[in-house]
Amino acid sequence: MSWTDERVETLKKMWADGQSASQIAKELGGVTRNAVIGKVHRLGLSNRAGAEPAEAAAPKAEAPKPKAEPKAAKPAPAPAPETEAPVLETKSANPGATPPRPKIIPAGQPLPPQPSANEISPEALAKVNAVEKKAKKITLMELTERTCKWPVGDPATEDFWFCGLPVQQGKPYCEAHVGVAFQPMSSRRDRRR
DNA sequence: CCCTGATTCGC
DNA sequence: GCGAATCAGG
Repeated sequence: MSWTDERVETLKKMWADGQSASQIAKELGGVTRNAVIGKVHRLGLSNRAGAEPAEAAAPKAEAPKPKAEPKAAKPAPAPAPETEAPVLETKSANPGATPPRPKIIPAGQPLPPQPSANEISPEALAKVNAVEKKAKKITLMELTERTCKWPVGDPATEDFWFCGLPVQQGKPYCEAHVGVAFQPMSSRRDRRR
């Protein structure tokens, strides 16, 4: 592969967009992130000062600021720390998942979107509880595309961490958490009348 | 361990 | 010019 005009453009665009070298390399294909970085430097745009505070417009994970949380302190698992990583699917929320039952609810906030105590298979829940014990308990900064992003605890307290176990290919969570996060859309209660 | 970008240097 | 190897850092 060579740096055709087109490829260079994609590179420029993505780089300016804050994409990481590896992501760009993946997108382009046929090159490694080293190649991308090398090219970036040769093009003289190493410093993403092109237009943005570099730091503010592209960082990886820096989303859930535990601080000011106007809404609920511990809503349903709304992890996906990726501020805007286009590669990751931040879309799919968790249709009804009530992971760890928070024992504490910070302020007198009305109960968070307690997504209906869905009929999540008791087994799945049990599995989650079991998993929480051996979770890696990683921090926000330690999340990657292959670490379970299931949040545990209250973001407003020190007792907050992410599962961190190996994710299930493609999914943002580990097997156990995928189990409670993505319900088949009905746990047999589709009695439509 | 995973990942990031930066640099070097033989090709 | 290119990019693997390596470095420095989170």
